[in-house]
Amino acid sequence: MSDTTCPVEGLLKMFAGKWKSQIFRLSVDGPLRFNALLRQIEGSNKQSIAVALKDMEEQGILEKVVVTQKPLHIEYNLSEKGRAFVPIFQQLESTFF
Amino acid sequence: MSDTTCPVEGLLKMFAGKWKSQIFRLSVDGPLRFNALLRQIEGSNKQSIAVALKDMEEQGILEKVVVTQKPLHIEYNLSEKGRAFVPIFQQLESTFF
DNA sequence: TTTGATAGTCATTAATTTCTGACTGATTGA
DNA sequence: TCAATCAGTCAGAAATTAATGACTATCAAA
Repeated sequence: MSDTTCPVEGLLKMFAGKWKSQIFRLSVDGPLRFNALLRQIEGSNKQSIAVALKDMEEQGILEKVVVTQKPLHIEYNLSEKGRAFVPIFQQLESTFF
Repeated sequence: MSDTTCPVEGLLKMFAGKWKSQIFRLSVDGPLRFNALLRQIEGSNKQSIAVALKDMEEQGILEKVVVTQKPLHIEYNLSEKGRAFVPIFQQLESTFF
């Protein structure tokens, strides 16, 4: 859309959508897996979770890793950039909630 | 919806919608007026601005003031709570943008 | 070898959000 | 007194987002 590099707008765009904040919160506790997320986040669905994961990956919040070991699966890990949000959200929490 | 007092979810809910972040940013510079906003925020419309202002007022970010002087008009001012967001967004800006 | 799990995609439908245009009613300046 | 400005509301249409269900393809265990 427009150019304006507004931090509020930027943040809002990054975590926009119904499921991203929940996915983010879960990602802080450890790597995520697609089907596990689907079970953990009640009311969610494949399509939306898939889109949210792809978005967050493209924004560099999550990193998709194909684990080529043992049972061969895919993991989504919180990136450095993603981790940098944590203290800000903590400050937010202590200020408003 | 659910109970979970998640700061990300909370923030997102507070600034949800197409126009709230722009309204917020403008409110930092001084009091807002309905028709002026409509002109300043290009692409916006009465209905959406009215709803956004009402929401932000209910969330305690803005305060509606009827100025019973001279030309008699209505102002929306950034509240204490609203102002508390400013340093957080600044931190956000310096970290990510 | 059949079953179940993982990790998705795709097209369609449903739900939610936003926009448009018409209207209201008070105030103010010419 | 007439026109314009301000600050909205409301119903319906349009646009955007999210959900459903069917389908694909790989892997592993029984």
